[in-house]
Amino acid sequence: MTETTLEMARAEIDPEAACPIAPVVDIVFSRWTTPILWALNEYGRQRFVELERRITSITPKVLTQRLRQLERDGLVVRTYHPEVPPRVEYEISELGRSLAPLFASLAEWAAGNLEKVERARQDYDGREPLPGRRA
Amino acid sequence: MTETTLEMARAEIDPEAACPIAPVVDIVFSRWTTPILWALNEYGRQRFVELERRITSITPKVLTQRLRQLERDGLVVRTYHPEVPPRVEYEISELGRSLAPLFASLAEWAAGNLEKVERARQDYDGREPLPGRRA
DNA sequence: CAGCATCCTTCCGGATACTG
DNA sequence: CAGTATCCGGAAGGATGCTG
Repeated sequence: MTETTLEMARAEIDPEAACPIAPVVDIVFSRWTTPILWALNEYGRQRFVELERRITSITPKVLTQRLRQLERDGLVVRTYHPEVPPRVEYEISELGRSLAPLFASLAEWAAGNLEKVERARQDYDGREPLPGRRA
Repeated sequence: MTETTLEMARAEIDPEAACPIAPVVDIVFSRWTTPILWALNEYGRQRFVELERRITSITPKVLTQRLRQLERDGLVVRTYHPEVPPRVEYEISELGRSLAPLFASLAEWAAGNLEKVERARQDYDGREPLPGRRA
């Protein structure tokens, strides 16, 4: 398997990640990319403003940046219509769509375990500082 | 002033209005958490220095911050041994271990599709600017 | 409408020095 | 060893103004 060797080589070259999924995380789970991909996968081809309105609290500048990145990585397809006013549409690519089951698993994990995380936090915040921590 | 701004990061502006998996992404895929969880899941209970050495290029300060966060979220268990010199061990929790299949799926996706991403990038960088972009 | 340019602020995260 | 405290630089991200 050439891919295994590639993985190993990459892990060796990039030592900060002795972790083979680090590159994917960079690509798929960097800031804002998840909501964007989710929106495109869930609601289909959309214009810039639609995405902007759907993903509240993202600024147009950042949305543009992220869409460029996703387009460059082949996860999103951008279509420009030379009209007046101009119209641009974004849709998820086939490669991007291949992430759907992964996202579904993630949603499933969230549904089952997010509550536990919340309880762990309250537990942690509630108890007194333990030995070996602070003074 | 302490740098416990992780809780501020928690206070994400965007409730899961756009995307239901956003909270999980914040918890599991924030900076450095993936290599840490991977190391703990792969190599079992470890001391602070072991993690530090395994995850090269992470500073002790940041490692501490991330371990605190993971402990608070219930994904990692910290054990303090009151000895001289002090000894602290970290291990993945049951909740943390429940992420393993997810990580495996991610690794699988990476093995099959990372190459496509790389090709998409080269393609994107190689072709001339398209209409609707720059002037 | 889409998005680029510019300025400006915030905020990690690195480096260093110091304790129990 | 396993941290904490402090300072600081660079990059991410917000706000504004302007084009095709």
